[in-house]
Order: sequence, then structure tokens, then C-alpha cells
Amino acid sequence: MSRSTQQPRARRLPRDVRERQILDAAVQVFSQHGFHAASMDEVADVAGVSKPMVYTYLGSKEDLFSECIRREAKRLIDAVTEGVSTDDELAPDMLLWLGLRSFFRYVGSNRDSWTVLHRQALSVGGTFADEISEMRTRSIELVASVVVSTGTKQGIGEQAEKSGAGLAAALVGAAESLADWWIDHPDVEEGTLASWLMNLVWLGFGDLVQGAVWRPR
Amino acid sequence: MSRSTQQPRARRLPRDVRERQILDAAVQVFSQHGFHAASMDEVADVAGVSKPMVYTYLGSKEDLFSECIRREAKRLIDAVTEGVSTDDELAPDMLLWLGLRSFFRYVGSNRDSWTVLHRQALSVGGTFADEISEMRTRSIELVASVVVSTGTKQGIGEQAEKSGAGLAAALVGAAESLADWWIDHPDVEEGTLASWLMNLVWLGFGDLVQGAVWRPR
DNA sequence: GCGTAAACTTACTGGCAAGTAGATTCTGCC
DNA sequence: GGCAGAATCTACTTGCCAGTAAGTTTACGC
Repeated sequence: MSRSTQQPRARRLPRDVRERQILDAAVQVFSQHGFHAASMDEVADVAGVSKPMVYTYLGSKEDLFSECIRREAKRLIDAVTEGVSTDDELAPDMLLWLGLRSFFRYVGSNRDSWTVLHRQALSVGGTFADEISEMRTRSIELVASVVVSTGTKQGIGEQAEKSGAGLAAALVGAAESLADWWIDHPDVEEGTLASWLMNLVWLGFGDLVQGAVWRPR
Repeated sequence: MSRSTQQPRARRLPRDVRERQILDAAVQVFSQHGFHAASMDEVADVAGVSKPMVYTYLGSKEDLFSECIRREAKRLIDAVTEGVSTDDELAPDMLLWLGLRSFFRYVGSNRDSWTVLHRQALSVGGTFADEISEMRTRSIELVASVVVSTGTKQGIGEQAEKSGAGLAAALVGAAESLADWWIDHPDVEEGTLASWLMNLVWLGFGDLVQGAVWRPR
């Protein structure tokens, strides 16, 4: 039961540092077990802290999870935002390309974060589902705006607006799914993943924009 | 006395009928709360039966969940299989088209089933995750075989094989994600969803097959 | 009719995990 | 040095829920 043997009794740390450690531990534990199966004892243990600390600093289990979601969502969004920000104005396809690369890069080096956001948060329902689906909706709208603006610029406005949101949802889902697939096939670079999607999606868009349509025979 | 009293009290029913009722209830409850948050009491309650029945017929909570997954996965696969089976040999794009339509049709009229399979099963981990990811892998491989065979027939074999699995994963994910999006935008017909995806994906494939490539500038 | 097995119930146990009370250090500051 | 208060712990209480023991009722074959 004695924890780490040779530490001179973990020093006292200022609150914000401990909070960060606890949140890190929580993300890891939640990503491994999911919200319900995760225990506060384990979170405290992984954080190297006793349970009352967790409650004192982060509140209830729901509060803690909520805070994880919020922090990780912000990190992801910041990573992507930072990845697409440049001085020049970007063509829409380059925008998408940079966004996808940033996304995959983030997922690649923050698996736990991604797992919590993508798999665990959705399955809990209630408050969290709202927060997550809001983030998701924002991503989709962002992508949709690229799609729609490209479409309208080319003069197929009505159709683009109608299907834009749906296509964007599909694209976001494709990226998410590819990220999951990546976990089982790590011997691929993130640029490759992004370029697969670009090839699939942008070439398809290109045809649509030029008026090509697939229809069943 | 004799059976003159007609209580609305559920009559005694043969085992297989009850088992079906219990499984139906379980799918509903699991889809609403997820594995851990769902209680066996509620399952029994929704099924209109007492708890020991559930244990007698279906075993432990894990067994029950497992059986739900198995049954619903089979129903989904059967629905899609049935949707693409015809007498004639189908062109690959028509195969994909029919498959997508069947998939969306199933999801549309079996929301609970889809939720359990897609959202809940993944988040539990362990045995279930294996079963689910096996089903998923099979779907992806199926799609991949269509993609790859189309590619090789057109003479870009090497590249098609390399990216085929990834593209298939992306496509499957796009379909799943579009299915989720549909839940929030139900005023779209399932054929429309399928045709959006076909337009996106098949036109993109078409270009790839003809050697077109998008690359960053 | 009547006995037997299958269908079904009530009412419990046991354990795990969320959340807390209250005592106990340490640390910065005068 | 000593004290105020923040940081931290041990050791509980509480409630829920998976799983079960043991009994009761009904269908149905003969």
C-alpha cells in the first residue's frame, strides 16, 4: 500500500499545478475506462494525490469529466487553428489540407485526449453530449463554410448550401474514422492520411462544382 | 378458479418469446444510458419482467450486452446483405450505392440498434470492443475490396492497394458520421444521404483511377 | 383431476465507489 | 520563531446495483 518508496514525501505544490496534474490523470483514466467505469480513486492514485484533493479542486466526478472535455477540446481546436493560421490568404483546398494535417498530428500525439473527446464523451449523454456535439457542430460548420463558399463561388450555390452541411459532416466523420483506423495502422505518416482524404474529397468536390453528378442506373 | 379473470398482467410465455422481449428492452436501455449506467432493474422493468428472469435467461450483464451486440450486428449485416443481393452481377458503384442505401434505411428505422452498435459498444472496451471492431473491420474490408478491385482493374494497382484500406475506413466513417448527423436533421430522405456520399466518393475515386492527384502547392 | 416442470416472483446480500468530516502537516510571511 | 492558512491525508458514511436464494404460480401432458 505504500506508494512511491523513495520520494521525500511529495512536496506541496501550488493549487494550479496540482489541478493540472489531476486533469492529466483524469484524461488518461477516462480514456482507458470511460466515464462510468473510471473511479475517482484511480484518478487520485494516478495523479499521486488523495481523493479529497480531487474533490476540493475539481468538484464532483461530473465536474471533473466536464473540465477534461473542455480543456481537451480547447487544446484540439487551438492546435488546428494554429495550424491553419498564416499571413497570406489561403485557397480553400489549402485551408482544408492544413486543417487536416494539424488534426491528424494532434491526434497522433494526444491519443488519450482524442479518445476521451471522441469515444467516451458521446456515450455518456446528458450535459457532456451537448458540449461535445457543440464542438463537433462548430467543426462541421467551419468545414461547411469552406465547402459552400467554394460551391457558391462556382455558381452552384443552391445545391451547395443544401448538401454542404451533410458533406461536411461526412468529411468530419471520415477524418475521425481515419484517425481511429490509424491507431491500428500506425506505420503511416500523418501527411499521408491527410492527402488520402484530400484526394478523395477534393477531387470529388471538384467534379461536383463542375456540374458532374453520379446517379444510379 | 378457471381463467375467467383477464388481468392485463402479462401471461406466462414460452422462453424464446420472453428472451426476445428482454433483448428488445436491453437494446433500448443500453442505447439510452450506455453499458455501465444502464441497470438490470430497468431492463427487467422495461421488459415487463422481474430481474431473476433476465439472469436465468440471458446470464450476467456482460452476457446480456454481448448478446445485444451480436443480435443487432447480425440484423444490420443481414439488412445490408439483403439490400445488395440481386440476380445480375453488379457494377462496383451500384454495389456501393445499394449498400449505402440499405445501411441508411436500417439506421433510420432502428435508431436504438445503431446507437448501441456505434456509440456504446466502442466505449466499453474489452470483449465487446473486439466483437464490434471485428464487424467494423469486416465492413471496411468489404468496401476496400470494391475500391481496390476497381483500382486494379484500371491499372493503378499498387497505389490502390496501399491506400484502399484507409480510404475504405474513411468511407465507412463518413457513412457512420452522416448517420449521426441525420439524427439531428431528419428531414432528409435516406436516398439523398446515400447519393451525397456517392457523389463525394465515387467521383473522387473516378479521378484517382484516371491518375488525377491533388497535391499541396 | 393431478403431478411435475417450467415460468415467475419477492426480498434479500455483498461489494464497490462517490462523496465527506475532521484532523494534520507544511510553507510563506512578519 | 511562530502563526495563519493553504495543502494534504486517513478513515469513514451512504447509496446503488449486480447477482441470488428460496419460494409461488401456472401450463400441460396423461
